[in-house]
Amino acid sequence: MLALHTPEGTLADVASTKLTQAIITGELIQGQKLNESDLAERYGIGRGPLREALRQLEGMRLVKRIPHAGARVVTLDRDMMADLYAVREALEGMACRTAALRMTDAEIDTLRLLLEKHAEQIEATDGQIYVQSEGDFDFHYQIALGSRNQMLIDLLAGELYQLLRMCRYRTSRLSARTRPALQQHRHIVDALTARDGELAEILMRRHISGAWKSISEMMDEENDSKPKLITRSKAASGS
Amino acid sequence: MLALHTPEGTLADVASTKLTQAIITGELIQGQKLNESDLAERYGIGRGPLREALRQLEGMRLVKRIPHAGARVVTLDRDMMADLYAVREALEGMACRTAALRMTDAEIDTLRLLLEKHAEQIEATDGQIYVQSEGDFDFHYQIALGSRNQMLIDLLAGELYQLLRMCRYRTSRLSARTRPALQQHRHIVDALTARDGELAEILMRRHISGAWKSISEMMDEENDSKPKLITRSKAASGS
DNA sequence: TTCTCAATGATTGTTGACAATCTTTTTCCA
DNA sequence: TGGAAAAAGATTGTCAACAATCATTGAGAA
Repeated sequence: MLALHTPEGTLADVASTKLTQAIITGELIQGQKLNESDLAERYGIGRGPLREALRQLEGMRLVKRIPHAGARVVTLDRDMMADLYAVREALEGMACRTAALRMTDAEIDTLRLLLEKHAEQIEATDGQIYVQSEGDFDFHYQIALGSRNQMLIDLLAGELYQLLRMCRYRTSRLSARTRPALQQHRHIVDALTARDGELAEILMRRHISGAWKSISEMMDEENDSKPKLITRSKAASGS
Repeated sequence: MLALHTPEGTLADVASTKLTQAIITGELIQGQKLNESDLAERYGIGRGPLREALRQLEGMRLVKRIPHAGARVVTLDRDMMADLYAVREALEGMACRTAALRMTDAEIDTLRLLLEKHAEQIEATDGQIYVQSEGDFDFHYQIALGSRNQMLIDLLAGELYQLLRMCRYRTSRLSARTRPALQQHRHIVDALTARDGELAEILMRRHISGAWKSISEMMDEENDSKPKLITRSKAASGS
């Protein structure tokens, strides 16, 4: 909840955050061409700052720029999502291992309290994945912070989590396994409390790889159930 | 050796690579203020492209930009290096695990051949750390490629390895443990050959954490041996 | 003398116009 | 009619000037 709206700042930075939001929410569709002049006019700024914003988004892997050919919103295909979850598994595993050694007792208590709040939310708003999804981010983000590794925090919060949010938005109907996830979260906090870094890492990695497995299977089902609707995809896909 | 010199491209991109090189080699000193006008004139380009290059370098964590205050070359202090090696341990561990499942037999053979070449180089140019250092990068880069995880490859080759090179350049006199490293490399290739992903990951992580331990200790010694020479550092250092 | 505050200078942020490149359309020939 | 080359259009890349902000210096008062 901190530093999200960015009330002031350079035009390039506010454009960057606005573009980020627009991409994550799907307002800008995947693979869509991003016309500099149009976007600049849309946000009421010049092309200079907008170009800098695009370069920044490129660094976050939200857009792909090709020289002299413009920028496009990244397309989150299945392979890329698999890559993302693998990287996430490695990084959050490490974060969890380190957090087990560096988090204060108070922070771990706060984390446990957070889980109780999530449990209530799940009971109250059964099926409301959107709120629970943000709660999930809170949990993982707090552990990343607990690692005290700034580079790790930047990588996770600054790059991966944006892509992950994009995934969630795209596959929001899927992945309704909030309750088992909550249980896994509890076990992770237990490992943190025991200051068992190795176990905490293993649990976190299992948690994330399990999440991907679940999402992956659901995508399979959805693709198998209506294969003719997606026939428009090019047969001879380039590169 | 591919796509390093970038003979052509946009001015912003060539400026980006030139700046990267200048920072890694120490031509631009750590913490140094980067004046846009000066740099633009130095590279014979306008300030627009140069600003885009700086934004790009910011994404690679080679410079730190502060709004209205300009950009500075990042300062690789001990904490940041520790963070870097921890992240690298996680990412390369995952890369190694995945590579064990996805690399072709031919690629693994090539990797083994590479190690033999390194062994010869070590015998021939004993102490020449620079060439061996690049060989080390080759090894790790090939394994990253073997993971077939594009995001992982981008993260390692595009961001972490640049910072790592910067470290090496700074601490080149230290870390002369090429021979044990070579032996560890051999064991990793053995694990890859056996298609044992878990073992390969463990060995790679041990290899990297050991490297950090070694560097860390050598930095300690250097700091302890001549403490009075560094007395000029500000007593009340501001933020 | 020292602290505060205003004025000056330097640097960054932004804009609009111009040049280079790519894409599309049109035209011409086979 | 089909395809290829050329011209027109649109888009990206680049530049130089202008505005806004920050840092420094100097003057003035306590």
